[in-house]
Amino acid sequence: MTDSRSILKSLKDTGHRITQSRKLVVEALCGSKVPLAVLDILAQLKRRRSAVNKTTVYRELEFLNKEKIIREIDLLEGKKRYEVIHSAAHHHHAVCVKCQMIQCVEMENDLFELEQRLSDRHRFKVTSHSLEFFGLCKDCQ
Amino acid sequence: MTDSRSILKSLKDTGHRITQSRKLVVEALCGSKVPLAVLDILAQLKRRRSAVNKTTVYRELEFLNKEKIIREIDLLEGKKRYEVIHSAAHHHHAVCVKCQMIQCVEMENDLFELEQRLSDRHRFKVTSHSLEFFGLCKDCQ
DNA sequence: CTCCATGCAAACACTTTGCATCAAG
DNA sequence: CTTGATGCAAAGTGTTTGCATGGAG
Repeated sequence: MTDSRSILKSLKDTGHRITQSRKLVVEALCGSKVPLAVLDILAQLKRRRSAVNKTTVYRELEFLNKEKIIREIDLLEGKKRYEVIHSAAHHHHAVCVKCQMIQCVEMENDLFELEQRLSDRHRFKVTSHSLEFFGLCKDCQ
Repeated sequence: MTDSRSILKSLKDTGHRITQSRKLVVEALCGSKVPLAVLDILAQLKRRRSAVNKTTVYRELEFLNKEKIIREIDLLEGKKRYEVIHSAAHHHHAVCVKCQMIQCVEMENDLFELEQRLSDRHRFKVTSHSLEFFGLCKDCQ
């Protein structure tokens, strides 16, 4: 639950327009505990009676991703999800293969060691990674 | 480069038919160092003048995935890739965001510790994970 | 007033489904 | 023979593009 106002302010400060659609999409993403897909965002805005066009949502997500406000998450569903990058804790996701529940998992040390090894052995400079877990949540076991 | 014959034999032993298409798809997957997408497989078979229908390839991959012969890889491309699960080394992939090169990366200890933590803290039973690295390969840096 | 942002429709890419036919064992 | 595998066409889903219009600053 990152504060949407601070995000909008920083966008304004870097010379970007704050349109109604931009505001709504950012608020939707900030208000969610789990990564949202395009259709999730569209449905949520529709429910709030502030519909935004599908194309606009796609373009907005592309913009926010480029600005490093959000990042792309792929949970092997055949569609992309997005979540706000909150400066605090870097985290990953655990997806229940039975009930589809998505749980965020914070991790401290994380993959630093593995990435270091990649750099040493293969001269590959890692800029990002994706790590998702699949299995059974406590209710579905 | 797993041996396609041993895979086909084990499929036969478990009562599955060895059709021409099945043989060709398994061979294509076994012959590749990187995970293949459906279109890669189709193109390769076409080049070898042994075309198989697109639908058949999709269905065959679904089958092989269910049989745990191959597994699904998602490199954030908007399509799925598949690779043979070879019993030896569990590995991940490093994708160059500039030249799209895909490199396999073997990892020993791997994520055992992280998965253990997930189980302890969240009672989540991990059955699989996906871990991919994105960045710049040694030629593109 | 000037651009960037928006909506709509159409195009695209990837994947799935229904159904009649085929072929492995 | 019998049942699972195949091909084709059509439909489904998620995403992108072209173009004319609209609105933020």
